[in-house]
Order: sequence, then C-alpha cells, then structure tokens
Amino acid sequence: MSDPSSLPPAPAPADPGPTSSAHQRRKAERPQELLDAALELFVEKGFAATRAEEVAKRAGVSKGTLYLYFQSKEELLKAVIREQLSSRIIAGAQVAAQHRGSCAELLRSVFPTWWADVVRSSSSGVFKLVVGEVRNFPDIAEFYQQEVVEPGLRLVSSIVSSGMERGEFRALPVDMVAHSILLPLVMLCIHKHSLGVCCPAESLMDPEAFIRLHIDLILQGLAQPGDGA
Amino acid sequence: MSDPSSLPPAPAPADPGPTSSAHQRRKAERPQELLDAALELFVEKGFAATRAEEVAKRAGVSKGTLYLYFQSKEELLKAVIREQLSSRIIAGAQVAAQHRGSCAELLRSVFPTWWADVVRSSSSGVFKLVVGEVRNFPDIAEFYQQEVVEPGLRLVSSIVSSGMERGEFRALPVDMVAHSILLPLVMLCIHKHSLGVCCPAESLMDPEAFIRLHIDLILQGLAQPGDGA
Amino acid sequence: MSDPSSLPPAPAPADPGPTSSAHQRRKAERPQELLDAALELFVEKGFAATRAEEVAKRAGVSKGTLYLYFQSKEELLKAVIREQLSSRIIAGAQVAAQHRGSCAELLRSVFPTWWADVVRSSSSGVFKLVVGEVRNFPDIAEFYQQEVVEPGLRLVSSIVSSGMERGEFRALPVDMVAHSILLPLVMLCIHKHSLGVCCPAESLMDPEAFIRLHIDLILQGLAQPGDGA
Amino acid sequence: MSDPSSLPPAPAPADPGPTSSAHQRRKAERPQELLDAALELFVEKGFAATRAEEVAKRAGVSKGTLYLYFQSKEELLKAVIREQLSSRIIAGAQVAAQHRGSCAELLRSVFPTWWADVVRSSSSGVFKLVVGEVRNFPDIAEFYQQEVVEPGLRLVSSIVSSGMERGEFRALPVDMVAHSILLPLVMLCIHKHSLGVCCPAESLMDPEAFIRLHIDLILQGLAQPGDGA
DNA sequence: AATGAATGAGGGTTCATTCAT
DNA sequence: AATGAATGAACCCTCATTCAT
Repeated sequence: MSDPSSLPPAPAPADPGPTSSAHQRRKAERPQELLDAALELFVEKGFAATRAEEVAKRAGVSKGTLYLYFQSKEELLKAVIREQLSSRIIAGAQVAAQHRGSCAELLRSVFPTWWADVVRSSSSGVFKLVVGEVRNFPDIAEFYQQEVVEPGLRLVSSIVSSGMERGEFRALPVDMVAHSILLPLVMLCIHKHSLGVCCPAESLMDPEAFIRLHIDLILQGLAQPGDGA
Repeated sequence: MSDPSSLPPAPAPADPGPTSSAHQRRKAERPQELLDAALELFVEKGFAATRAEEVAKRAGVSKGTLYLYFQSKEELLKAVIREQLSSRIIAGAQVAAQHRGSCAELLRSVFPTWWADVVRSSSSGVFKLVVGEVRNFPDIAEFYQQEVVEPGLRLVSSIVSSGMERGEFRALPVDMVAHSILLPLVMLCIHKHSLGVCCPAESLMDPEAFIRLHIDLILQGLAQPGDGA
Repeated sequence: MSDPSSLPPAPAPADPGPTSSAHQRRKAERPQELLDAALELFVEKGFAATRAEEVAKRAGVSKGTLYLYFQSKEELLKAVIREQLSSRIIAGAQVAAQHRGSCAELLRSVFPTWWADVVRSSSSGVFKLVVGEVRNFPDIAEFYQQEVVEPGLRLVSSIVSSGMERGEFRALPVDMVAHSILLPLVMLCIHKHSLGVCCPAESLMDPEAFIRLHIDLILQGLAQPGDGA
Repeated sequence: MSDPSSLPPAPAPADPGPTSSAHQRRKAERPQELLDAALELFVEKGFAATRAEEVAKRAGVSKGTLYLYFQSKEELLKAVIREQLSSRIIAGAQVAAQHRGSCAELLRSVFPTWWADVVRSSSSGVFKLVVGEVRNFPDIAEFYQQEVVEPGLRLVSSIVSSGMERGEFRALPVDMVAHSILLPLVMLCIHKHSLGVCCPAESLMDPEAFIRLHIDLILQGLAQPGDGA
C-alpha cells in the first residue's frame, strides 16, 4: 500500500545515517501504527467512545506520544479517514480505464474481486466510521464526498453509461443504477463492522459470492429485454 | 348555540376530568417527547457525543426530568431503538401476507411505497443509530437482529422464495437475493442521516423513484431468461 | 439558646371538633411519625447519606408532606435531636434529687436501670447522631452541650461529689470520675448503633449487666481504701 | 512508635537521586498526602458530606489527581481506615507481651501513655469515622472488627485475665471488664473529634490524666477486697 | 392537607491535553 | 523522542426543594 499522502508531521523516512537504527525505524513507523490502532478502535467503538489513551496503548506507545504525531484526537480521526482511500480508488479507476471489452465483462470480472478485497481489508471499516461521524465533523463530509464518493460513483457511472451508449444496457438513470450497484457493497462493509460482528449473516459471510450474485442480478436487470444475456 | 344534542362527539382535546389534568397529560406525553428528542439527537450526533441535557432541552424539560422517565442515558438509547420497529414491520408483514398475485407484483406495488415511507419517516434514523452503537451495547445487537433484521429478511425471503417456487424467478440463493434487495434500502436510510445531510445525492433525493428503479432492476434480474418480463 | 421543646409548626393537638376524625388524628401525628422515621434513618445512615424522600416514605407520606412540617432537612435533623432529651433527663434528675440514702446505693440502684432503658430505647441513637453531625451543625453542639451533656454530668458529678463530702468516696477530681462513669455508657449506646449492628459484642448484649459491672468497678474504685465496701 | 501521621505536605528536601526526581518523589508521596487530607476531612465533616475535590485541594492537588491514586471516594475511605491501625496495635501488643511484672503495673505504666498518644495523634479520628460509617460500608465493619477491635480487646482481656489467674484481680467477666476499661478511652477519642471541638470538656483536656484516673479507678475496682492496693 | 412532577445546583468521575522530566 | 503525572473542563446522575394540582 502506498501514498500515505498527507500524513501529519511526516517524519521523513529518515536518512539511514549513523544514528539511524531500529530506533529510527520505529520512529518512522509510529504514525502508521497509530493510524492503524485508531482505525480499529474508532470503527469498533466509535470516535467519541474511544479514549486517546486506548489508541496509544494499542499502538504500543504512551498517551503523550500520540500527541507528538497528531495535534488532537480529532486530527487523528481525519488522518485515519484520509489515509484510507485514494490509492485503492485510483488503482481501481486505472484498471477500469485500461479495460477493453464489454461493460458487463468489466463489472463481472475485476469489480467483484476488487470490492471483495475492500470488504475483507481493514479499509472496509472507514465506511462505518465516516457514516457515524460526518455530521459531527463537516469537513470530513466534504473531503469524503470529493475524494471517495464522487470518484467511486463516477467510475461506476461511466461504466454503466458507456454500456448504455454501446447498447449493452437499457437506458436508465445512470446515477441511480450506480447507486443500485454500489449501495449494497458499502452496506456490506458497514454490516461487517457492526451487526455482523455479533450476528453474522450466513449469506454475507462470503463477500465475493454475494457481490457476484448482486452484480449478476443487476446486469441481467440492465440487459436489453430480449437479450439472451 | 343550539341543540347541543346534535353536536358531534365533542372535539375536546382534553377533558380536564379528575384523573387527567394538564399536569397528568404532560406526564403521559413526556416519555414519547423524550424518545423523539433522543432519536433525533442520537442519530444526528451519535450516542456518546449527545449529552443527556441536550436531549432534555430538546424535549423541553430539564435534565433531572429525563431521569424520572429513564434510568440512564443507556436505557434511553435502548428504549429509543425498541420503540422504532415492530409496528411498522408487523404492518408490512400483514400486507404481504394478505397479498394475492405474483411476487413481482407484490414487490413492485406495496414494497416501494412502504419503504419510501420508512425512509422519509424519522424511523429511518434508527438504522444509522443501531449500526453505530451495536458493538458498544451487545444486547441491542441481539434484540435488533431478532426483532428487525430477521423478520425483515424472512418477509422478503419468503416472497422471493415463493416466486422461485412458482417459476416466476430464477433459482438463486434466496438469502443473498433478499440482501441484494434490502441492503441498498437500508443504506439509503443511513445515507439520508449521514453524508446525505451535507452532500445530498441527486439520485437519492426521491427515495421512491430510486427504490422503484432498484426493484425493477432486481426483478428483471430475477426473471427467467427468455421471459418477456 | 432556647426553647428546645418547640416542635416545628406544632399542629396543636387539635380540637376534637366536628371536623376532627381519624384524618385529624393522622394530621396531628404526622410530625412525630416523621421524627421517628428521621431518627431511625439518620442514625442508620448518617444525615448526609439519608434522602429526604426515604424519611417521608418510612413515615408513610410523600416527599412534599415532609416539607409541610419541616422547613428543610436540616431543620428536621435539629428537631429530631431536640426531641430526644430533656424529658428523660429531667425525670432522672428528679429521681436522683429525691433519693435518700448513700450515694453508692443511688448509683447502684436506679442508675443502671435508667441507663439500660436509655440504651434499649431508640433514644440511644441520638448519641451516634450527634457525635457524627455536631461539627457540621454548630448550633447543635451548643444546644446539646447545654441540654444534655451538662445536666447529665452535673447530675452524676453531684452524686459523686456528695459521696466524697460524706466520706463515702475517695477525694478525686469529680468531673473526671463522672466521665469515667458516663463515657462507657454513652459509648455503649453508640456501639449499639454502629459496629454493634454488624459485629455484636457478646459482653455488651445485656446492657444492664454491663452497666452494673461497670458501676460496681467504679464504686469499689471510689471506695476509701481499707473499706470493706 | 511515634506519631506517623499529621505530617503536612512535607516538601521533603530529600536527595534528588537519579531515579528519584522531584517529580518521582511527589508521586511517591501523593497517596499519603491524600490519605492524610482525607482522614482530616472525613473525620471533620463525615464521609458523605466531604467532597472529593476538597480532599484533593487540601492535599494540594487537583480533583483528577485523586482518581489517579484511588479508584473512588469509597476506596479512599477504606484506604484511610486501613491505614490507621495495625502498626500501632501491633506495637502495643509487643510491649504488653514483653512485659514482666504485675498486671496492675502493666496497666498503670505503658497503657496510659500509649493510649494518650493515640488520643493526641490524628489516628484518634478513625474511631469517629468508623463509628459513623460502618453501617453504610459493611466490609469496613468486618475489617475493623478483626483488625482493631478484636486485637485490642484480646490484648486487654489477656492482661485482665492473667491478673485474675494470679489472684491480683477479683474474678469477674473478663470481657466486660475489658470493655469497662476500653470504652471510655475510645469515647475520649470520639469526643475529641466531635463535641470536644466545640465544647471542650475541662476534665478531658489532658487525656493522660484522665486515663490514669480511669485506670486507677478500675484497678482499685478490680482489686481483691481487703487488699491494700 | 397532600401529592409527586419538575427543577437545577451540586458532586463523583472521566478523559483530552499539557508539560516537566 | 518518549513518558506519564497532573490538570480541569465536561458530563452523568442525584437529590433537596418547590409548586401546580
């Protein structure tokens, strides 16, 4: 994984000079360890119910250290959210852009794998986190909308839209179709980190299978009536 | 004024009878007022970030009064969640049970209206609330799963399943299909109370339209290949 | 300080007029019932840890009623303490004054019975109560000192003192002797309502026996050396 | 043993050794400072009427700091009580055990001094504290009974008892005699911290004098009739 | 006279944040 | 850089007291 883009003080990967050592390496990894710990806990308990000291402890450092890397608990939240995106979406977009073949094929091949990976990864938690906290932190909303929601929707919409143009799909409101495709996947992520923890749902246990089924339904739903699709 | 005997049932908003004074009436209404205020605020800010006093104030009473009706903030949360269900789900189930006609018809007619009502009502907030809090309050999980999730899934599954038995629908894993139908609707509710507040999504503004489209996609997706459906 | 006997609004014993009835009698008894309940609870849990509502409930009335008879919880405390005294002390003093015979006889005969009665009665609790609360309510101190401590000490001191004058007793500091006689009895009362509740002390279970033994020790201790007393 | 208590904040100069910085030293001393402050205030105002913040302030720290060292106000109370004992009682028992000579001598020599020290020290307050709070905190009762009351009684009882065996003392119920000896001393402590604060009793101002007189009375009271003791 | 719903100041406790070490 | 002791604002909840009925 890459591009921790705008990490806070960003203690430069360090020059492996004479002082550089395990100690240095630790130092360089601290922010990421804190972000990981914070993601886990914020997703698990919610932002307000998570104590800064818990995050520090799970990251293996002391309370004070957290504040060396992040100005406040709120900044930590924002960093956590910022961290979990772009890269994967950009990658997805590139794959899509390079795709040659029918839109149905695109949605049936890469898409489910990519999403199933998201669901299985720890990134899936951000959806729950963002959904729960946006209203308390309005700048998260804007940021998230621009960096995740819109790119994601645009990506799917463009596939759907070109499918319609090519005549593969029925002509329907593109954005709604995109939502019809995406919302259950987002909900899958959210479920995994909320009710799913206590009451696992049989049919959601295998994300890829569910996603494939869902895509299959939608694709046949989109197909031109009369097609043997 | 004449002939009092011909007057209708007497609109009397309140008969200040011996037992029911204005005082008494207030008391009877307080819990609901508090529940309403609590739902709003818990959905808006999350449980942990909402102060008990805010709830009281929004309900138009003082802090202490809240504790006359609910043992603790946590009990208030549970009451809020408990309150938002049964009735509507039971009603939905009855409508479905009484339905005569094809399964597709059932899903196309009552279903979208019923769900659009849910989305528009304040009940839609509970989904966000529950998703955010279950992991901190495990007994909510059990309760919610049994009282909302399972009945809801069972209802849709039974429709889908009988559609398959009748040969209206393709044979597919019933539960997954039910999730495919329901998850976007739940997500619609959640979105309405989270990102949707800050960044309204054009295509979700009209819930009923979206739901109809989604159902339309799924139904054509479920149709036997070759059908003219 | 003044008029300790004055109970609060002192709802006059009521004229048994036409309106008088069970209702009236209840009304007249309320203050006493409240005082009794308050004594029990204040002794048991301490003043600060007793809720006004508990007192009311134990007296069989509602919270509001308490405040019809006593201006505040603190006034209730004072009334409780004021109520538990004078009468018994005055009676004791009269008995002592009328006594004819040796001082030893006086201390051996009436004294233990009278004290044992005090210990057994609910009045014994006031000692614990006063000891626990005087420092928070300085006017209780003054009142108690003048109305209980000093009369009590004076009574015993005068007996001891006249015993010395008659040559029955050794010449010793009178007040100290009086304390030597009285302190264990007061402590007996206190113990009964504190540790004694949880860990009863075998040898204090029969107050009269203990008091007689104690007086016996003190009297032989006071006797002129060489006496066959 | 000397008065371990009543040492105020004591900004001990101390050697700022490598491990023990001023910072560290404060930390080491905090609990004791808090215990001292708590003892004073609990004895003065009672447990329930003392605010945690007052204790903190008197110990020279902030409210939050108290909770770094004690889980709750109630735990602080228990710690305060636990702290005030053993050592002194153990020491007393050892002195008694090592004593050679008549029982009367033992009671007349070390005993009054030891007790007068107790009365004068801040430890004397625990008696008032315990008496006032046991009924609210039952585990204090058990603890106190076992650690203080019984050892103390056993100590005195054994002296008295061996005095009877040797024929120094009359044969009387040992436990009652022990109570006759001890109760006034305990009451002396209690008085010092309650009524005594407002209305000092002339004859109790010099504890040692009173104790000696009391012991003198009891010892002559215990003597075999006819002894010149 | 009696009730008990309502109030709101007060107190126990937590926790984000700071800062001396 | 790292620690963790200390702070104090904030929050949950209680309870003495009032007052409309």
